[in-house]
Amino acid sequence: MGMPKIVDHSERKSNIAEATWRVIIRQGIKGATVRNIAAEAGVSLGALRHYFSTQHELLEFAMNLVKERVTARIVDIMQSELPPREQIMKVLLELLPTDDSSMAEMEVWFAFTFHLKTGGEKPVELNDAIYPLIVQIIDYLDQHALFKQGLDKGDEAERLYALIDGLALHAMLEPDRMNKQRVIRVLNIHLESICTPSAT
Amino acid sequence: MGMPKIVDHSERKSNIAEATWRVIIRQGIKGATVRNIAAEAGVSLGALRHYFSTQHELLEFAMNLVKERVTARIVDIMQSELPPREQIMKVLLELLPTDDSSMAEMEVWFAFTFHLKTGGEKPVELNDAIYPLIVQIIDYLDQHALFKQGLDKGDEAERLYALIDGLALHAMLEPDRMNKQRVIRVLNIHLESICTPSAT
DNA sequence: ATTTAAATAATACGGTTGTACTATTTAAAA
DNA sequence: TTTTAAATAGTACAACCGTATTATTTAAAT
Repeated sequence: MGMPKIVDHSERKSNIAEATWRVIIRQGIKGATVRNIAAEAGVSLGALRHYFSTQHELLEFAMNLVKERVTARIVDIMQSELPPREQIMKVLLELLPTDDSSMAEMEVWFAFTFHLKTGGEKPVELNDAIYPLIVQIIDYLDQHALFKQGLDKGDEAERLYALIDGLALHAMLEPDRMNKQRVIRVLNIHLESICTPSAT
Repeated sequence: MGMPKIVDHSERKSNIAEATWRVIIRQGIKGATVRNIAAEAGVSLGALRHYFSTQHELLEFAMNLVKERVTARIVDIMQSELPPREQIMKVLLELLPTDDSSMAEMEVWFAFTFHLKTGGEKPVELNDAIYPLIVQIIDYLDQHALFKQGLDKGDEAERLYALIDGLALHAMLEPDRMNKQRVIRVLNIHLESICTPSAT
């Protein structure tokens, strides 16, 4: 029984997904056609279809890959041995577009989210992983006695979550005004307001 | 010199713009084709083109109409004679999707914003009117001695702005979790945190 | 070297898109 | 009533879309 040419299947899919990101960043979700993506990835239409049988399947994969990459970076930070407050700050910054790379991820994320919301196709388990993470962060602050007394954990999780996504939105849509420095400044002010007034 | 059939030109354009909103709410920006919009508005393709010579022109008009409608409602609230704190709360709620109508406006707003961002066509003066409004609100609080001392007005404007848009985003994408009651709750908590601890 | 199926390529098809063009209808002014 | 240009309708076209189909190439296993 002979076996044919073998390529790294999942790596090839990732390459195509990354090409999808580049197309979306350059032309928006409207430009994310199978032909544009195939051309950007440097493969033929037939080759692309060999890995993703429908456009929907490709877009879903490309978005999940964004989620995986971001999650992996956050897990790395969580496993580091930084002081709690610094660690939290780094994690939150990971959820915001602070450079070209994360800016691209954010654009892709928002583009997909809106596209899938009104896609008409199956609901697509968006399963936003950010909210549970925020809840976890508030818990983490509380466990390290950094969470200011008198505040409600659930409410503050909701408020921090909204603040993060609002900052992300503004950093993406108005990058000149809401630059990295300003993002960090606002984030620090908010953390200060929900943390116990300890040492800086 | 004879004159032909005359219809209310601007009202007709508004009707078509409102049809555009309904299509976007139902099918997303991807479904906002000139044919879908013409059908929804109950006019022919030629008639639509008589009022908007390009699709881009139509979409731009439809988005600006959203902005005008929201601005008009806010001006109304501003001119009312409510206690400052209640007035501010009503204005902020006007920026958030709290019912089907404002939910629709919000969807249209976000859909347009993202579409125009990566439209490829001319930059389109988005000229977000919300940020100046937030700055105005912070000033208003300060002038009525409601703004907590020790806080920076610029920073708090930025923070409130991000919170508002974050809440709007979550109310739109996760309406079950972030319902109207929860929006008001978070908004109250934040206002409490930046206002002087006066009477409720 | 031959076999085999994965990998890739090329082409085709029905449908939709934005826009353009032309003809017809409408009602206000003459 | 006739004239006139706005308003509307209908059709056409080139380009692009997602997907399907078929043929070819490739390299691993025999």
